[in-house]
This record gives sequence, C-alpha cells and structure tokens, in this order.
Amino acid sequence: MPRSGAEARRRLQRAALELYQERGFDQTTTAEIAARAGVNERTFFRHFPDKREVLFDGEADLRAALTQEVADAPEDLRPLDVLLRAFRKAGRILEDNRPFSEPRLKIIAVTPALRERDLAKAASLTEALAEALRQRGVPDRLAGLAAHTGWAAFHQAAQAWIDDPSQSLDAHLTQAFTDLRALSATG
Amino acid sequence: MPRSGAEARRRLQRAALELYQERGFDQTTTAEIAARAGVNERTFFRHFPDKREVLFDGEADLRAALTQEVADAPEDLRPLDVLLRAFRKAGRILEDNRPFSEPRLKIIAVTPALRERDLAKAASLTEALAEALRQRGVPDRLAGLAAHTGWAAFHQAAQAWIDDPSQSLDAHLTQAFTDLRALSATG
DNA sequence: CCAGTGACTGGCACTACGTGTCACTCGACT
DNA sequence: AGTCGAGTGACACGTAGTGCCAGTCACTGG
Repeated sequence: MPRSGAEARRRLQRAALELYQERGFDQTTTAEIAARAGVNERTFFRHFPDKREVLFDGEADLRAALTQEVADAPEDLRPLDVLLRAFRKAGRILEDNRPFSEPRLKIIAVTPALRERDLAKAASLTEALAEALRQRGVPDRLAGLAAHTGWAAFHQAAQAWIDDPSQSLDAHLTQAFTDLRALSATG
Repeated sequence: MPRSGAEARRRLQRAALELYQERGFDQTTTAEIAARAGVNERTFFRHFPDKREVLFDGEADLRAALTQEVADAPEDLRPLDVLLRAFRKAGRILEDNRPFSEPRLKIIAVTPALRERDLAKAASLTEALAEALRQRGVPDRLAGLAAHTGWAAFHQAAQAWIDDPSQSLDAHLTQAFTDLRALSATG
C-alpha cells in the first residue's frame, strides 16, 4: 500500500511509541506495531533490526552533530569545555523535539530492555566523542575519561530537564558541569 | 541426574563460557549449553533468566563488596579516594579469578548483546555506589557524578589490565585515577 | 520403616522475536 | 512497451523464553 518507504518507517516509529506508552514495551508485539502502521510484520524488520531499535533512530544524527561540534571547537578550549559546548548545541535537537523526546525518555527509563540499548548507544557515542577529542590532540587515556565524565554530566542534565521542565536544558547543563568542577576541587 | 542444584548451576556456567569461547555467543544455543552441562534445556532457564545472565553471576557479590567498602572508608576521605580504595579491594576478586575473568571479559567485549548487559550491570552498580556515597554525606548530584567518573576510571583500568597483564590491576588503577586528576587540573 | 514435604528436574506445549526466501506491485527511466 | 530496482506481502523456519504438570531425590517426624 505505502509508496515512499520513508513514510512507512515514520508510521512504524509513531505506532511503536504509542503502543509502548499505552501498554508497555513488553506487552507490545511487533505484529501489533505493524498492524497499527498498516504494514506487514515482516516489513517492520526491514526498517528496524529489532523491536528496540525503532526508538533509537536519531542516534546517527546526534553522533554526527556532536563529533562535528567537537572538531569545530576553538583550539584553546579545555576538553570538558569542548564537550559542554557540543552538548549545548546538540541539546537543541532534544528541546525542539520535546513532544517526541519526553515520552521516549520516560519509556526508556522504565523498561530494562530499552535501558540496556540506550546505554549501549551512549557507550558507542561516548567512544566517538573520545576519538574526536583525540583528533584534537587530547592525550589518549585522558580523552576516554573526559568523554565518559562529560557524558555523565550530560545525562544527568537531560534527566533533570525531564523531571523539572521549568528550567531550560542549557541551565541544567551549566549546573551539571559546575558540579563536575566542584567534584574536582574537593575530591 | 544432578543432586545439589548449585552444582548444576556451576556446570551450566562453565559450559556456557566454554561454548561462547569455542563458537561465539550467537552461534551457541541454550540447548547446547544444557546438553554439555548434562541437564535439560528447561533447567537452564530455572537457574538463569536468560542466555546472557549466565555470565553475570558474581555481580551481586561485587556490588556488596564495593558498597561495603564505601561505607567503611575513613570519614575524611574525598569521594574519588573513597572509590579508589573500594576498587582496589574489589579488584582482588578479579585478579584471584583471572582464569575465569579474562575469557569472560574478552567474550563480552566482542559480543554486542553481552556488552549491552554488561553496561546495564555497570549502570546499576554505579547507582548503588552513588547511593553509598550519599549515605556518607556526599551531596546528591555530586555523588552521581563521582560514581560515574570513578567507574569510568575503574573500567579503563580493568581493560588495560586485560590488554597488558604485565602490570598489576592496582597499578593500572593508580594510573587511571591519576589521569582523572590531570583531567581536573587541565580541564 | 514409612508417609509427607520441599527443592530440583524432565518433558511437553506454546508465544513471540527475528531471518530467509520468493513472488508481486509500483514508479522511474529509456 | 519493456525493464529495472526499491519496497512490500506472505509463508516457512529456528531459537529464546514461559507455563504447566509429573517425576525424582534428600530429608524429616512419627
């Protein structure tokens, strides 16, 4: 029935997000997702390798945006400041898509299987950030630690932004990175 | 056939580790594991909730050891020093069980499905460490960041220990935490 | 000695995830 | 009109994981 391919893909993502919200991830079958999207179950697996991946489509874009920002940052910035800058920019993707970001993050937070996938994506992305830092001349081991540390701060800020939307993601990011300094100062 | 239960459990773990090494995780079926362990496939799922969990049995012990160490640390230590102390103690579990630890870590490193589970365990353990720090009076947000940062250093040290066994895990830990200080100093 | 109890197991049926394969449709291009 | 490729429907299949029931073994109290 559908013509463009990309259209069916979007319908599948939308259907999956709705169903995961309505009855939970584990209680949703791939057949149900496909049915609501108006396609065959087999087609679901043509667009997404598995039931979880349907919620992690933007990851490639996010990674590209982040690593690009790291590469383009002013030369004299310290590693953690480079990352803060990159997170600020990338964070706009989250803020602009809040109607999609929020339910997505909430479902992931309460579903172990999705949390696992999320952590894997984060780890892969963190490794990409570390590599981008190394290409800026940051020493090998330091780059990995900086990427992990920075990501922890980013994650904490994103979660705080979901829990308390009264402040901007930017404000939460500033807070988290300030906390990092405090940690360095006292411990 | 088997009598004690705990015995079958150990045989299953051993059989799984062997098979994952011989032909890889994805090419191994739960039926094969059960067969090598001399039990029914159904019995496998009585001892372990899924095919991955069979490699993550010691996690509860490790968590208990780590949180205990954090709780028992001298009062005046700074958060990251508390963690370094705890990792040193817990690291002995790894070093003493190297014949099991090494192949296990290598298989996890090359198997995406196992890496996901490993990351999830690490995240849960990190959260437990953060909570233990909070109970020592470390401020809320700082505790989370310290736990993540410390864990990143521990993970880096463990990986370095696998790649370069010529030095002790303790030495690698010292190196990683020194790098952390450097990161704080310069960025 | 024996009946009962609880932990562990074997075996069967079943649902759901994910893959391989083939034939079909539809639009684009020549 | 004919061809070509991308996307799809449909069917068969292997494997992970669950529910259920019956059977075995060690242990305990009478």
